[in-house]
Amino acid sequence: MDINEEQLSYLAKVNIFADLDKADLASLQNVSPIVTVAAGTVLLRPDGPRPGLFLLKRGRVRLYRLSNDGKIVTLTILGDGTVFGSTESIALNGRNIHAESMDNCLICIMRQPDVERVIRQYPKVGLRIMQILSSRLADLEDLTESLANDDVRRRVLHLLTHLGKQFGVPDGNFLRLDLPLTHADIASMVGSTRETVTSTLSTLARDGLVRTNRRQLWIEPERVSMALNALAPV
DNA sequence: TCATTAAATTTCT
DNA sequence: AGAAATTTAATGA
Repeated sequence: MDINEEQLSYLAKVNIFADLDKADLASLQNVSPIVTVAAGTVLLRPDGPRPGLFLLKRGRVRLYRLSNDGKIVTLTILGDGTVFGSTESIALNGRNIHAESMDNCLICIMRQPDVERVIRQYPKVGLRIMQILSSRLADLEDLTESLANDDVRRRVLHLLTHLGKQFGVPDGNFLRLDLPLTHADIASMVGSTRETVTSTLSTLARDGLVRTNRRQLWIEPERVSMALNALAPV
Protein backbone atom coordinates (compact mmCIF):
# COMPACT_ATOMS: atom_id res chain seq x y z
CA MET A 1 0.00 0.00 0.00
CA ASP A 2 1.49 3.34 -0.93
CA ILE A 3 1.37 6.38 1.26
CA ASN A 4 -1.62 8.04 -0.37
CA GLU A 5 -3.74 4.95 -0.14
CA GLU A 6 -2.75 4.43 3.44
CA GLN A 7 -3.54 8.02 4.25
CA LEU A 8 -6.94 7.85 2.60
CA SER A 9 -7.93 4.69 4.39
CA TYR A 10 -6.81 6.24 7.62
CA LEU A 11 -9.01 9.25 7.08
CA ALA A 12 -11.93 7.12 6.01
CA LYS A 13 -11.51 5.04 9.11
CA VAL A 14 -11.66 7.88 11.55
CA ASN A 15 -14.73 9.52 10.16
CA ILE A 16 -17.50 7.77 12.00
CA PHE A 17 -20.06 8.85 9.44
CA ALA A 18 -18.11 7.61 6.45
CA ASP A 19 -20.72 4.98 5.62
CA LEU A 20 -23.73 7.24 5.64
CA ASP A 21 -25.19 8.73 2.50
CA LYS A 22 -26.08 12.36 1.99
CA ALA A 23 -29.65 12.08 3.21
CA ASP A 24 -28.63 10.36 6.42
CA LEU A 25 -25.93 12.90 7.05
CA ALA A 26 -28.41 15.70 6.53
CA SER A 27 -30.62 14.26 9.24
CA LEU A 28 -27.70 14.44 11.65
CA GLN A 29 -27.11 18.13 11.15
CA ASN A 30 -29.57 19.03 13.88
CA VAL A 31 -28.20 16.46 16.26
CA SER A 32 -24.67 17.80 16.17
CA PRO A 33 -24.44 21.44 15.21
CA ILE A 34 -20.99 22.67 14.29
CA VAL A 35 -19.26 24.97 16.71
CA THR A 36 -16.11 26.98 16.17
CA VAL A 37 -13.50 26.91 18.90
CA ALA A 38 -10.62 29.35 19.27
CA ALA A 39 -7.02 28.17 19.41
CA GLY A 40 -5.88 27.30 22.92
CA THR A 41 -9.30 26.39 24.25
CA VAL A 42 -9.31 23.63 26.85
CA LEU A 43 -12.06 21.24 25.78
CA LEU A 44 -11.58 18.56 28.40
CA ARG A 45 -9.88 18.48 31.76
CA PRO A 46 -9.65 15.74 34.35
CA ASP A 47 -12.68 15.88 36.62
CA GLY A 48 -14.25 18.44 34.33
CA PRO A 49 -17.60 17.99 32.59
CA ARG A 50 -17.76 15.31 29.91
CA PRO A 51 -20.27 16.58 27.41
CA GLY A 52 -20.01 13.66 25.03
CA LEU A 53 -18.18 12.72 21.87
CA PHE A 54 -16.26 15.45 20.09
CA LEU A 55 -16.13 15.22 16.33
CA LEU A 56 -13.22 17.25 15.10
CA LYS A 57 -14.21 18.50 11.66
CA ARG A 58 -11.23 20.75 11.12
CA GLY A 59 -8.25 21.75 13.19
CA ARG A 60 -5.85 20.06 15.56
CA VAL A 61 -6.31 19.05 19.17
CA ARG A 62 -3.65 18.03 21.65
CA LEU A 63 -4.42 15.34 24.23
CA TYR A 64 -2.10 15.52 27.17
CA ARG A 65 -1.58 14.74 30.79
CA LEU A 66 0.25 16.61 33.49
CA SER A 67 2.93 14.51 35.14
CA ASN A 68 3.32 14.74 38.90
CA ASP A 69 6.07 17.32 38.52
CA GLY A 70 3.76 19.44 36.41
CA LYS A 71 5.23 18.76 33.00
CA ILE A 72 3.00 18.29 29.97
CA VAL A 73 3.08 14.80 28.54
CA THR A 74 1.53 14.88 25.10
CA LEU A 75 -0.28 11.63 24.44
CA THR A 76 -1.30 12.35 20.89
CA ILE A 77 -2.33 15.05 18.48
CA LEU A 78 -5.58 14.64 16.58
CA GLY A 79 -6.37 16.04 13.16
CA ASP A 80 -9.30 16.49 10.84
CA GLY A 81 -11.98 13.84 10.98
CA THR A 82 -11.05 12.33 14.31
CA VAL A 83 -13.27 11.64 17.29
CA PHE A 84 -12.45 11.96 20.95
CA GLY A 85 -14.13 12.36 24.31
CA SER A 86 -16.34 9.92 26.11
CA THR A 87 -19.83 9.10 27.25
CA GLU A 88 -21.07 6.66 29.87
CA SER A 89 -20.98 3.87 27.35
CA ILE A 90 -18.17 4.79 24.99
CA ALA A 91 -14.76 6.13 25.95
CA LEU A 92 -12.45 7.10 23.14
CA ASN A 93 -9.81 8.18 25.55
CA GLY A 94 -9.02 7.90 29.23
CA ARG A 95 -10.52 10.11 31.89
CA ASN A 96 -7.45 11.84 33.25
CA ILE A 97 -6.60 13.83 30.21
CA HIS A 98 -6.67 17.36 29.00
CA ALA A 99 -7.77 18.21 25.48
CA GLU A 100 -6.77 21.55 24.07
CA SER A 101 -7.27 23.03 20.61
CA MET A 102 -4.05 23.97 18.84
CA ASP A 103 -5.80 25.95 16.09
CA ASN A 104 -9.17 27.45 15.50
CA CYS A 105 -11.24 24.29 15.22
CA LEU A 106 -14.59 23.25 13.91
CA ILE A 107 -16.16 20.65 16.15
CA CYS A 108 -19.44 18.93 16.82
CA ILE A 109 -20.37 17.66 20.23
CA MET A 110 -22.71 14.67 20.40
CA ARG A 111 -24.29 13.99 23.75
CA GLN A 112 -24.71 10.48 25.00
CA PRO A 113 -28.42 10.02 24.16
CA ASP A 114 -27.79 11.24 20.63
CA VAL A 115 -24.78 8.99 20.21
CA GLU A 116 -26.78 5.97 21.29
CA ARG A 117 -29.76 6.87 19.16
CA VAL A 118 -27.58 7.34 16.07
CA ILE A 119 -25.85 4.02 16.66
CA ARG A 120 -29.19 2.25 16.92
CA GLN A 121 -30.46 3.96 13.83
CA TYR A 122 -27.26 3.42 11.82
CA PRO A 123 -25.46 0.33 13.09
CA LYS A 124 -22.65 1.04 10.66
CA VAL A 125 -21.69 4.01 12.79
CA GLY A 126 -21.24 1.68 15.75
CA LEU A 127 -19.07 -0.58 13.64
CA ARG A 128 -16.98 2.40 12.61
CA ILE A 129 -16.44 3.35 16.21
CA MET A 130 -15.26 -0.16 16.92
CA GLN A 131 -12.87 0.05 14.01
CA ILE A 132 -11.49 3.31 15.32
CA LEU A 133 -11.00 1.82 18.77
CA SER A 134 -9.34 -1.24 17.26
CA SER A 135 -6.87 0.71 15.21
CA ARG A 136 -6.06 3.00 18.11
CA LEU A 137 -5.40 -0.03 20.26
CA ALA A 138 -3.05 -1.37 17.62
CA ASP A 139 -1.29 1.99 17.43
CA LEU A 140 -0.91 2.04 21.18
CA GLU A 141 0.59 -1.43 21.16
CA ASP A 142 3.15 -0.34 18.60
CA LEU A 143 3.86 2.78 20.57
CA THR A 144 4.34 1.07 23.92
CA GLU A 145 6.67 -1.45 22.35
CA SER A 146 8.69 1.33 20.81
CA LEU A 147 8.81 3.27 24.06
CA ALA A 148 9.92 0.22 25.98
CA ASN A 149 12.59 -1.06 23.62
CA ASP A 150 13.86 1.59 21.29
CA ASP A 151 16.46 4.28 21.58
CA VAL A 152 15.47 7.89 21.02
CA ARG A 153 16.30 7.82 17.33
CA ARG A 154 13.87 4.99 16.67
CA ARG A 155 11.23 6.43 18.97
CA VAL A 156 11.34 9.66 17.01
CA LEU A 157 11.12 7.78 13.72
CA HIS A 158 8.11 5.84 14.97
CA LEU A 159 6.42 9.02 16.06
CA LEU A 160 7.09 10.78 12.78
CA THR A 161 5.69 7.95 10.68
CA HIS A 162 2.65 7.87 12.91
CA LEU A 163 2.13 11.60 12.55
CA GLY A 164 2.81 11.31 8.85
CA LYS A 165 -0.25 9.13 8.41
CA GLN A 166 -2.50 11.82 9.71
CA PHE A 167 -0.72 15.07 8.94
CA GLY A 168 1.55 14.25 6.02
CA VAL A 169 1.07 16.10 2.76
CA PRO A 170 3.06 14.81 -0.22
CA ASP A 171 5.90 17.06 -1.31
CA GLY A 172 8.20 15.48 -3.85
CA ASN A 173 9.89 12.48 -2.30
CA PHE A 174 9.00 13.81 1.08
CA LEU A 175 5.96 14.08 3.29
CA ARG A 176 5.57 17.42 4.93
CA LEU A 177 4.04 17.28 8.38
CA ASP A 178 1.32 19.88 8.37
CA LEU A 179 1.60 20.47 12.07
CA PRO A 180 3.15 23.11 14.30
CA LEU A 181 5.59 20.99 16.28
CA THR A 182 8.39 22.19 18.48
CA HIS A 183 11.27 20.01 19.60
CA ALA A 184 9.81 20.22 23.07
CA ASP A 185 6.53 18.82 21.72
CA ILE A 186 8.32 15.89 20.14
CA ALA A 187 10.30 15.30 23.32
CA SER A 188 7.09 15.19 25.33
CA MET A 189 5.71 12.53 23.01
CA VAL A 190 8.73 10.24 22.92
CA GLY A 191 9.82 10.63 26.52
CA SER A 192 13.02 12.48 25.90
CA THR A 193 14.36 15.99 26.23
CA ARG A 194 14.34 19.02 23.99
CA GLU A 195 18.09 18.98 23.50
CA THR A 196 18.24 15.30 22.65
CA VAL A 197 15.44 15.72 20.11
CA THR A 198 17.33 18.58 18.51
CA SER A 199 20.44 16.51 18.06
CA THR A 200 18.68 13.35 16.88
CA LEU A 201 16.72 15.38 14.33
CA SER A 202 19.91 16.88 13.01
CA THR A 203 21.57 13.49 12.60
CA LEU A 204 18.39 12.19 10.94
CA ALA A 205 18.61 15.16 8.58
CA ARG A 206 22.26 14.45 7.94
CA ASP A 207 21.30 10.87 7.04
CA GLY A 208 18.60 12.09 4.66
CA LEU A 209 15.66 10.65 6.59
CA VAL A 210 14.10 14.00 7.41
CA ARG A 211 14.35 17.62 6.41
CA THR A 212 13.84 20.52 8.74
CA ASN A 213 13.42 24.19 8.09
CA ARG A 214 11.74 26.95 10.01
CA ARG A 215 9.72 24.78 12.36
CA GLN A 216 8.61 22.63 9.44
CA LEU A 217 9.36 18.96 9.27
CA TRP A 218 9.53 16.66 6.28
CA ILE A 219 10.07 12.92 6.35
CA GLU A 220 11.30 10.63 3.61
CA PRO A 221 8.91 7.71 4.12
CA GLU A 222 10.91 5.15 2.13
CA ARG A 223 14.11 5.63 4.04
CA VAL A 224 12.37 5.99 7.36
CA SER A 225 10.57 2.68 7.02
CA MET A 226 13.81 1.07 5.87
CA ALA A 227 15.49 2.39 8.97
CA LEU A 228 12.70 1.09 11.15
CA ASN A 229 12.75 -2.32 9.55
CA ALA A 230 16.42 -2.72 10.22
CA LEU A 231 17.34 -4.50 13.41
CA ALA A 232 16.92 -2.41 16.52
CA PRO A 233 20.01 -1.78 18.61
CA VAL A 234 20.09 -3.93 21.73
C1' DT B 1 23.29 6.50 24.82
C1' DC B 2 21.23 10.15 26.80
C1' DA B 3 19.71 13.43 30.78
C1' DT B 4 21.29 17.52 32.73
C1' DT B 5 23.16 22.03 32.97
C1' DA B 6 24.62 26.17 31.04
C1' DA B 7 25.08 29.44 27.56
C1' DA B 8 24.92 31.32 22.84
C1' DT B 9 22.25 31.97 18.78
C1' DT B 10 18.28 32.09 15.78
C1' DT B 11 13.52 32.83 14.88
C1' DC B 12 8.89 34.34 16.05
C1' DT B 13 5.58 37.90 17.54
C1' DA C 1 12.71 44.57 21.74
C1' DG C 2 11.47 40.64 24.18
C1' DA C 3 9.95 35.91 24.20
C1' DA C 4 10.27 31.49 22.46
C1' DA C 5 12.68 27.98 20.22
C1' DT C 6 16.89 25.93 18.64
C1' DT C 7 21.65 24.77 18.82
C1' DT C 8 26.14 23.62 20.83
C1' DA C 9 29.11 21.95 24.38
C1' DA C 10 30.68 19.90 28.64
C1' DT C 11 29.83 16.44 32.24
C1' DG C 12 28.40 12.36 34.50
C1' DA C 13 25.41 8.20 35.08
